Amino acid sequence: MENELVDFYKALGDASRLKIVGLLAGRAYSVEELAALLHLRPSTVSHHLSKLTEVGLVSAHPESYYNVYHLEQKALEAKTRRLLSRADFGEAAAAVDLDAYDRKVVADYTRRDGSLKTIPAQQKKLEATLRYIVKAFEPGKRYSERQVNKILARFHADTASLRRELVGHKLMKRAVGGGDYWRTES
Amino acid sequence: MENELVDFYKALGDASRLKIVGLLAGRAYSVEELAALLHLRPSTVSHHLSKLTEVGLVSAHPESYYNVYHLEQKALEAKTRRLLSRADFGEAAAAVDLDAYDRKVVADYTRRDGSLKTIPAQQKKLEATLRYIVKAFEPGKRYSERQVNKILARFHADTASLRRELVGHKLMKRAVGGGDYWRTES
DNA sequence: AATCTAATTCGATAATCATCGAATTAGATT
DNA sequence: AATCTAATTCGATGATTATCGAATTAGATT
Repeated sequence: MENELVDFYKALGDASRLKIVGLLAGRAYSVEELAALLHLRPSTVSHHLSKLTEVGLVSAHPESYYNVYHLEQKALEAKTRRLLSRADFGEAAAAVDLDAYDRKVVADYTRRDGSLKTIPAQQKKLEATLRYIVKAFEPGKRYSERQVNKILARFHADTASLRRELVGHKLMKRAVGGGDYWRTES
Repeated sequence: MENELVDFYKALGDASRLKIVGLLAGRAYSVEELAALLHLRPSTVSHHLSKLTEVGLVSAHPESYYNVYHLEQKALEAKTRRLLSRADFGEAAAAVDLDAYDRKVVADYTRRDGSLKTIPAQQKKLEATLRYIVKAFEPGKRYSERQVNKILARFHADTASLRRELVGHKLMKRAVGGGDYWRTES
């Protein structure tokens, strides 16, 4: 439902279901047998099996009276291996708003006109603010010190400090010998 | 708490915690940063991080004001790999009473003296009963047909059927040419 | 020492979920 | 067709837990 990977882990994050998977790793069992082995009611086991089925870990095969469940070995291995690649964690994190923190910090420090009340003293908040400010510069374009100061003045009167911090935190670079500034790639 | 593996999966079976792991896979974050990124309160994030710490997935390193968390890459890989080996599922299943089902079935079919009311017609229940009955024979020992019948008579008058089923289900074997019987290994 | 700040803990609340018993369904055996 | 049996579904209940706000703690900066 919410997320394939979350559901997969949720399915395994229960003692009864883990035992079921463990038993099915040995051989196939009917619902009735599992219920007796686990000291649970058939309805409860049925509920667990439906969750395991949802994530593709087990599957059912009718056999005479019984519904025999067996482990989907390949699915287990495939999902587990994907984990190692770490690819899916990125997927989960992709839904995250990576700018949210910066915007929050900047919102705390800026007036309605977008200028800074003060330059943050704390490292993390200073960095967030700088990442915000540097967006005022076009990537790839070169700026003279005068142009830089003019842009920075929109944020704070102490343009020298801002310039120094931007360079110090490697968000901007200066040509050797004191030439132009440009925004570094990120 | 209850089971190392269950707790591990439970820790990952939550959307917020999966996102945290995904973010930490990229770089280390403070609680405050994670809270802003996930749109959660610091107290909530702290709670999640403590759960992830419990199972060894992340660890904290104080740094100035902040408590910076980072992913325990090796722990993640190690645990995930153990999964593939399937060794731990067996561990979970080991706690299970493997005889419970057989005992339940036999209890349904036996009188107080241990004899069978009827010989179960259903395959699974017949097998459970046979596994129960065969325990009356010592492993490795040889029995004449007369001895076998005497023992089986304790369970049901139709000793011939029981004998046939025991052999048919390979729980007992008979010497070629119609000789002695013995219990097979299991 | 006094003061900040982030992190944690605690208590409360609402949502999720494992488990059960009862009722129903789906299939097979007679 | 009638009957039996295992499985599933449904509704209820109790336990677990994600989340929050408030209060506290632990550390660093001044």
